Amino acid sequence: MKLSRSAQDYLKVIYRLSNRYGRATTSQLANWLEVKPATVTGMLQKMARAAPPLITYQKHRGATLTTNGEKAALQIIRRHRLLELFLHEKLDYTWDEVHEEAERLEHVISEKMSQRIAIVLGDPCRDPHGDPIPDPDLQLALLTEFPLGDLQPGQQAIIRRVRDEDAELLRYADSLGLRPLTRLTAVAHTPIAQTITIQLADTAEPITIGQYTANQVFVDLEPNQ
Amino acid sequence: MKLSRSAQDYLKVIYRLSNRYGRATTSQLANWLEVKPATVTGMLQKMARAAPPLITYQKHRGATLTTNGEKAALQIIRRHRLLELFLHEKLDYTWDEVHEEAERLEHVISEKMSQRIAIVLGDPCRDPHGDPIPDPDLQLALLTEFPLGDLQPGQQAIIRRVRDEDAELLRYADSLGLRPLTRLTAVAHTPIAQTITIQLADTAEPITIGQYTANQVFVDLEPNQ
DNA sequence: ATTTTATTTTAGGTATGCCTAAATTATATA
DNA sequence: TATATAATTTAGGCATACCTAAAATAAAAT
Ligand SMILES: [Mn+2]
Ligand SMILES: [Mn+2]
Ligand SMILES: [Mn+2]
Ligand SMILES: [Mn+2]
Repeated sequence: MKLSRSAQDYLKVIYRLSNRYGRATTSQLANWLEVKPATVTGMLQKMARAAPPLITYQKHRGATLTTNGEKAALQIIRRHRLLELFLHEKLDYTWDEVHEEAERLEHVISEKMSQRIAIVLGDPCRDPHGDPIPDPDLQLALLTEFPLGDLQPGQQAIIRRVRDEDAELLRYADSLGLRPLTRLTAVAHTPIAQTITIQLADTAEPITIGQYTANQVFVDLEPNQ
Repeated sequence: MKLSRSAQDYLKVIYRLSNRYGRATTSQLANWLEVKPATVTGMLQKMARAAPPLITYQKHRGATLTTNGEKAALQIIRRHRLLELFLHEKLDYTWDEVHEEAERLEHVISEKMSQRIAIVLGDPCRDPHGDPIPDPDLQLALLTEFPLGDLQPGQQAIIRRVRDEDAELLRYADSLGLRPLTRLTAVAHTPIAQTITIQLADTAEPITIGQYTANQVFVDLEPNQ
């Protein structure tokens, strides 16, 4: 069951889309993988016909992962996130640089290397953006965080995660101090401007951020002390 | 001038063979690359036709590198050896494990990653087997070492390099203490048995090794003190 | 100088993973 | 419900990098 680089990338995207929407459609996959829909159809057909099948696929209805496919997807996700953290911790990559490099390395490192990386990192639970790293048995911790934008004024929270899909956003968030483990208090919503004002724990002045940013940052509620 | 993984591997082998024999023949390449001669012919034709050409190739006469090809070869060699040392130093790989992993990673890491690795390793000159690492400008230090088997009884030497092509040999050499920077004195040749007896600096008893091993270990003469 | 043998090349094929253009199917709109 | 639009699939190609079998060439042996 050696999977090609392409198949591995398809699995990762199907995993994410089917978690979010129940299944992954041809055009969604084409978008995320940056290939044409016709290419996706061909690959889905092959992955569904593989032995053992990696996905269930119905014409015009999209794909979901089989148990095998999900296991393979989680293994790549584990490698990807371990690599991101490794690059950040050991090779001084910034959090907006790690994804691109990990995206290539994830298909090429051995199981041994993945284990060694986990060891030198001390069996980490989260990558540099706060995304959870599946444990060695590929179990994913349940997450409780929700978008910063849903905080009500007065609520205190701790940042757990920042969406990693947009390197520009990561640089912006970092410049504001919006990083995992940062504590903050919601100050006010301004619906007309679609902004939210927050007070970071270690910062003098409150800052105001737009809705887009607020929805890319995920927090856990902290009890008001 | 983005080179495929295969082309990169061809360049590395052509580099080595043309250094050793002046040129690389089709069947030598087929052996080292573990593909059929017909496949090599096809690839050599393509690499010679590339713009800019990576090799000069004459039917039935084999290939040599162009300046461009040599530069590309040295870049991959640098990456390979940096990776080997990195795996050894930072991820606890033994010297017989590093090659296989580096062989895949060398085609995939970015120039940035290669630079970062060089930095955390302190701009190293040799890989774990003692092979020289081309400097950032791809210059290779001139080597003075010669096979241990050529030592004359009484001569003192320091091990610089052990051939890395045979993982089994590496484990054997390591078990004997034959590693770069080990000091030793030649004790005796036994031509009938095709062996050489040597005394390692840090070891009580002299050891006797066969000719094959002695020719895989390279040393520099040390002045008798 | 032939002839035999070994090496190398050519010719024709396979698998992957991508593409475009055309055909089909599903969905939305009137 | 018919029709327009959007999504998806099929059909036919291309590039890469392999393969085998047959043909051509070079090298070695007589
Ligand atoms: Mn990522
Ligand atoms: Mn990837
Ligand atoms: Mn090596
Ligand atoms: Mn390689």
